Amino acid sequence: MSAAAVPLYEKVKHHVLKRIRSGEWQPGARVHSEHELVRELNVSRMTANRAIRELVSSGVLSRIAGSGTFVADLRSAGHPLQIRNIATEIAERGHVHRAEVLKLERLVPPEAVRARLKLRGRQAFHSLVVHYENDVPLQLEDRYVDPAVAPGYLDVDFLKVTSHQYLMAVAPLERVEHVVKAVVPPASVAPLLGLGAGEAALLIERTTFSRGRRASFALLYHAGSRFELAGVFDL
Amino acid sequence: MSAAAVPLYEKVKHHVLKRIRSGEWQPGARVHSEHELVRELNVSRMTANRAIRELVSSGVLSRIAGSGTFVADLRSAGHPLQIRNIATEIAERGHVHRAEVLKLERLVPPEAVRARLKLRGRQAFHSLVVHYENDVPLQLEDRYVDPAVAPGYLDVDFLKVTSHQYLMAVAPLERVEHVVKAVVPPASVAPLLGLGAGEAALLIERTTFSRGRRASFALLYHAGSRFELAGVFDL
DNA sequence: AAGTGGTCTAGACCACTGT
DNA sequence: CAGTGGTCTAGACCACTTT
Repeated sequence: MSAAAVPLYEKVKHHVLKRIRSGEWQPGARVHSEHELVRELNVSRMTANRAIRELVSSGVLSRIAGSGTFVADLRSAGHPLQIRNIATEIAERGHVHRAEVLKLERLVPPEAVRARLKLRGRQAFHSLVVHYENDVPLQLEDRYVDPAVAPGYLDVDFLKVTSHQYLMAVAPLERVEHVVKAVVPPASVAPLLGLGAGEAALLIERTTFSRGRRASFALLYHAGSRFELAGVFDL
Repeated sequence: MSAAAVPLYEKVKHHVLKRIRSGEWQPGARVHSEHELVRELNVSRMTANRAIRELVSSGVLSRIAGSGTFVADLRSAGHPLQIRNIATEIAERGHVHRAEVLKLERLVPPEAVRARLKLRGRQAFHSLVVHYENDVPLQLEDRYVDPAVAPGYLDVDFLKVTSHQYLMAVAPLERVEHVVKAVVPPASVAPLLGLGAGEAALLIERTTFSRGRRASFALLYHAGSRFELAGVFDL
């Protein structure tokens, strides 16, 4: 197998994304037109068009017919619920964040997790951390990390840095997938969040991607009575 | 100027969606190939390809190269978390939506609702509707509407139009605020969603704004075991 | 008038699946 | 083998915006 296998339109997307990620093209800036991309990359206009159209569809760019294509302002990209660092969120409320590390280990993860991470090796790093807001447990973070992506994960001091912060630092975040559910937490989880029997929990399943690979899968449990997600859409 | 204004690829999408919505093509069924669509609708293959590709991207269809295109089974993973009309969402999955109106009345709302709506008058319209997906209850919609914004609300046939659709039609939607919570539903709600005691529900509190005013406040309860919100963030 | 996006065509080659 | 999706090309016409 030679170099190809990557479709041309993906190369065009990458060509554009590279400049946005590097900061060369800031939000609001004009992106090269389809014609320019055709000349720069020696592709047909339909190929450039597909690449740009997909970036528009994913909210990275926006277009105005007759005018041009622009880097989207990410906050207005229609994010209903924000991806936030729990430590930052607590700090913004003027409260004190504290983390307690219950587990930090290398193990063979459950099959469901293996499937989500599409692990190449057998083992993964695993951390189990409780985040407190003013000494009240707010989130239980049950996270699995691909060792190939973050080999130093077991040496991180999670009292000072959240795992999310660490992963962002060692591996550029490309994509995040979320699933939000309401569940009655398993018996192993409820007491860690100070939940009585039968109380509901908000579960966020978060998969992060870096360099085209799945980097981590996290189960984030929150006390239903103390946590909510807020979102605003304008327009 | 005549009929067109609707792009061809949209017509192709509609051509396919119509058969899925009507039940002619059930989940798992094979959809006409690109070649067949080209012959049926007199479009070029690239146009048919774009139509099908967009339906795949929105989760309605799935493709297997060399084999065929099929109506997608259930929610796989992709749905972007948006403000969606529940009827549309169900329809896009190729399922049947049905609504049951339990209440439709004018009343003096609870103080908590009055505060959310910032009502000028004392009374508000109130509707209580259960939405079914293939005869399984998916959402309980408990909605309060400011009569000043939608005076005809009590006369709407909610079996044909969702309240969201009606409100969009009479009052331009400017802004939507969401709060997502996990709760154990009140005893009055659980049986309407077919939930047993102690089962969790995902509650979305939605406030809509129109012409600078608060138009409606809705409590949307969903069975935790059958409903989830998914979101994808790129970059 | 020149540039931009929006759409569409009629071919083409490829890898893969099923019979 | 014929059929399918996956991709790509080199043109084209249109409506619109910018200069």
